Amino acid sequence: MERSVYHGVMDRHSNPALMDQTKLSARERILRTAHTLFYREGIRSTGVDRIIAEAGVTKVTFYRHYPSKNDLIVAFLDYRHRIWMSWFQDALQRHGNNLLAIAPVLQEWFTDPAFRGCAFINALGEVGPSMPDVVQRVIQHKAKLRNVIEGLLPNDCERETLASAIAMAIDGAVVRAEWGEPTEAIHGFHHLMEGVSCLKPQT
Amino acid sequence: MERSVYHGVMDRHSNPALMDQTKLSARERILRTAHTLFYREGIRSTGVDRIIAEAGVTKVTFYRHYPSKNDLIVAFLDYRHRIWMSWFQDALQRHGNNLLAIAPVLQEWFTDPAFRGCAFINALGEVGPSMPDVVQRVIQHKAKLRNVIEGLLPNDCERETLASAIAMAIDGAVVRAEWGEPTEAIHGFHHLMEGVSCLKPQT
DNA sequence: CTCAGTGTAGACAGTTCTGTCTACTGCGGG
DNA sequence: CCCGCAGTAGACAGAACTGTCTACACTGAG
Repeated sequence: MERSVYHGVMDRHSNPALMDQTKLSARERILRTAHTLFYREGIRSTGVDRIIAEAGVTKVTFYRHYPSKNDLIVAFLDYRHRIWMSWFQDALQRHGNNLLAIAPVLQEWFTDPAFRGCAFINALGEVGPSMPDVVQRVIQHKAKLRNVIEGLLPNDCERETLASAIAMAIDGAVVRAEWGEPTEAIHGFHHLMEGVSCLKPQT
Repeated sequence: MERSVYHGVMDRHSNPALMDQTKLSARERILRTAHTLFYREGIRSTGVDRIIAEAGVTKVTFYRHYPSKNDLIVAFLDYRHRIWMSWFQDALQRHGNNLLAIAPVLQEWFTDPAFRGCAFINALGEVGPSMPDVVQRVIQHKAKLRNVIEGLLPNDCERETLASAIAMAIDGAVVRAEWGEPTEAIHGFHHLMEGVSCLKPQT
C-alpha cells in the first residue's frame, strides 16, 4: 500500500459512498469516514449521523468505539497526524530530502483536489478554544513537523531557530493556498526561503 | 473613542453582559455582540439565540436586520475588516510606518488577551467551503493587507512580490501565536524578515 | 457448549438551532 | 393625524444533533 501519496491525505476514493472499505473493521471505517468528512466539511458541520451512515455502521457500533464525538475528533487528529506525517516524509524523500525538497512537496499537496488546508490549523480555529485536547494535538503535530524540518538542516547553523522559521513559512503558505492561491503560495514560500540563511551553502 | 487599539480588535469590554451598549442602535449592538462571540467562540459554535440574548434585542428585531445567520456572518467579516484594518494601519503609524514596524504591531496584537488568531483564517477553516461569500471576504481582506504592506516598501524593488511574501510570513506568525506561542511567532517572523531582500537598504 | 466481543436495525429522548408568527408599544415626519 | 419604522415579549414550528435503549445475530476462543 501507500505508494507516493497514500490514501489519507488525498483520499483518492473520496466518493461519499462506502468506498472499498467493506473489508475493514467497523472502527477503521468510522475513523476513515470521519477523516474524510471532518477534513472536507469541517468538524462541527459534520454530524455523527452522517458519519454513521457513510461508514455503514449502526449507532451502537459507533458509540461502542467512540463514546462521544469528542473522542472521535481527537482520534481523527491522531489519525491525520499519522497519515499526513508519513506522506510528508515520504514526499520529502522522493524530492531529495533536503531543504529544496519542501517547495515541490508543498506544491504536490496544494494542488491535490482534496486539499483543504491544514487539518490542525482548521481544527484549532474551529474547536480549539473549547477543547484543550485539540490544542494539544495541534502543538504536538507542529512540533513534530519542525522536528522533521530540522533533520533537513546542516549541523553548522541554529537548526531549531531555522526550522521554526521555515515551519512558519509553511503555515503561511498553507493558509494562502487554502483560499485558492496555491501558485502564489509557492512563490511566496520560495521568496521567504531564499532569504533564510544557511540555505546557500547547502545543496 | 478608539485610542491606540480601538474596541473591535481587543474589545476591552468583553464581559458577556450587555456592556455599555445601551445607547447604541439595536443593529449595532447585534453586530458588536456577534463580533465578540464569533471571534472568541467560533461562528458555528455561536447560536443566534445567544447573540440575541447578549445583545439585548428580540428575535424579530434580529431577523429584521439580518434575515439569516449567514447575512450576519458576512456582516461580521465586513465589520471585522473595517475595525481590524483601521487598528492595524494606526498601529503601523505609531511604530514608524515602515517595514520594521510590523513586528511590534504583531507583538501588540498577539499579546492582547482577546487574541484568538485571524478571524478570516478561522472563518475560512470553519465555514469556508460552504459559503463562497466568506471566501470572497477572506480574499478581499488579505488583498487589502498586502496592499497596505506594499505601502511600506521602497519603490526600487518588486513591491508586489515582496508584500505577498511578507503577508505570508504574517499569516504564519498569526497561526503560530494562535496555538499559544506568541514569542516564538515573533522570533520566527523576525527571522523570515531578515532574509527578505530590500530590507537592509531601508532604514 | 458457552460466553464475550462485535456487529445489525431502528426507535426514542432531550437538547439546541434557525427561523416564523402574533400582538403590542413608542416615536418622528409629512 | 397617522403612517411607517423600529422596537419589545415570547410562543411555536421544524429540523438537526448527540447520545441511549431494546432486541437480535454471528463468530471465535476457552
